[in-house]
Amino acid sequence: MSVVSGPVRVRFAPSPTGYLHIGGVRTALFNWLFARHYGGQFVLRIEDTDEKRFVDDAAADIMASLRWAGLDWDEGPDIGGPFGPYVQSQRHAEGIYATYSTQLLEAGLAYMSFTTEEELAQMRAAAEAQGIKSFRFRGPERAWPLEQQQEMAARGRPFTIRLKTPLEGETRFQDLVRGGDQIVVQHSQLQDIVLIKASGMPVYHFAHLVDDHLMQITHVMRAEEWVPSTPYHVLLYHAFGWNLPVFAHLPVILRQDGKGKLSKRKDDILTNRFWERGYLPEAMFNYLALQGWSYDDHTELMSRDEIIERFTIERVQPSPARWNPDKLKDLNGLYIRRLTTEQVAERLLPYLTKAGLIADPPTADERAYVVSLTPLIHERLVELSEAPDLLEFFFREPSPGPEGYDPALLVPKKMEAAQTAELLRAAHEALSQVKIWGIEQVEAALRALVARLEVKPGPLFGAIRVAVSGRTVAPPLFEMLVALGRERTLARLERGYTALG
RNA sequence: GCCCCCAUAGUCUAGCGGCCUAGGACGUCACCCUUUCAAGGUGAAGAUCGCGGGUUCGAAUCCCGCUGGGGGUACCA
Repeated sequence: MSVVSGPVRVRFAPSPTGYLHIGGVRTALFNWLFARHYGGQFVLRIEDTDEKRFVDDAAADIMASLRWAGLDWDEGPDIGGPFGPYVQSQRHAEGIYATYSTQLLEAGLAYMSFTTEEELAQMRAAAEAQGIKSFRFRGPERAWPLEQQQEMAARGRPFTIRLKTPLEGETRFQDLVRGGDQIVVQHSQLQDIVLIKASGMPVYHFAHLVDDHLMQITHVMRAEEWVPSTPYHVLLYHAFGWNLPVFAHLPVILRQDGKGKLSKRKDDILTNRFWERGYLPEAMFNYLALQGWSYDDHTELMSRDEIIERFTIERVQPSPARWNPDKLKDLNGLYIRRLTTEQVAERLLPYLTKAGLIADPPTADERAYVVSLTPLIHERLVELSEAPDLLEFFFREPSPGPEGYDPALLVPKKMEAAQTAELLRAAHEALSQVKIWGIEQVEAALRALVARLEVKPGPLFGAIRVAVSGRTVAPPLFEMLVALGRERTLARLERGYTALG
């Protein structure tokens, strides 16, 4: 029997204070999978109540990142929906939060607090100086009648609205990911948190909760870092007399070194970087699904549809996972190899264009050429962005010397330069006589040369490889020569032995 | 400091009282294939299931303590 019954409405509610990192995508992904698996709705809501850290293009970037990862939403800022608007600053402008904070004020469950930030900072410092272990703020106004609070406000004193947290007792709540036991927090550990800032803008604790209620969110799936503040949320639901959503706190993704959670400030884990670096969204999707969720004891490679079908909250585990780029790379390579030549070629074009190897947009000839080159590197690719480097010598002439590659690379181990030059000259001679420039013919000619000169294939092929590509590591030789064409092959061999004197 | 959460190899994980002499994957190493590099194939090393107590005929699995790690402690989210 499933632990989930009834309708399902979940949301992903990022704040546009920075670009999306993969931890954020994972949270979005799990919400999305949950909605898709149980046939519910996935809502995107922008929580832009942080006026200080607001980043102008962050919301657009976040949405682009989600789309890249293959996530779509049923309701959101760009497409609207029955519970709009889906941007908190707009909802604030409509007076939604003020309506509800007033309700709490009138019920005596919240109060206007006239203590300023500066005063609060001083109080905290003073407490610390006195060796007081933990400072929990409860404003003196919690005892005031509402009229007195309003009088102060009328006199122009700036105020925040704080939750009047109970002094005694405890709050408990259940978490779907942690199952079993309830999480219990003593009220003595709480303080009177700010609900509405002096600017009139609500804080997360208040805004998200009002919106979750109004948008009829049934399951709140968010990162584990929210567990400690959940008691405040439970208290608020009770204050309003609203039904609680089901909580499911997802394990955080730890940094690669295990020291702390992923941060937006570290740009190597920003989602938009993964497109640039040549990651396939389907590989990222698969990788992220496996961060905190598993299907069984051996299945890892799964399509989007398979994951949707198999995803259940029961199989989400509570312990944090560590960011593992090696694993992602492995999956990416696996996914690249599963694509057809044409599909890979198509995905390679933007990277080649960006590197300036082909035109923007690519011509028909360039496209065809890239399709013909793709098999040479297809199974060698781990990141699509490696393609320009691997294919560069097909588009630009490598030359021995200070401007190009080191001529010493031409000379195989245990061999002299003059000897190598002879080898390359012989190869030039042999290849210039090949009638049909095909893989079999080129191979036959070079194998015959190996036999005739009584040399090992390794050193000879190695010298040719360098002469033709300017590097010691390259795609298979015969395929490479054929893709290069007779003219360019011969010209490069000649330049090779000329450089060796 | 205080509060909360978590705990199986370097990493991600399977395991939800006997199928475990702990399974899979990444990474590492070796060998095979081979013109380089990959890919692929075969195999290996790597976990006293963090430690200590219980409960039970029997514990990686349940309970308690400790330790370690992580998170929170803002008029940030």
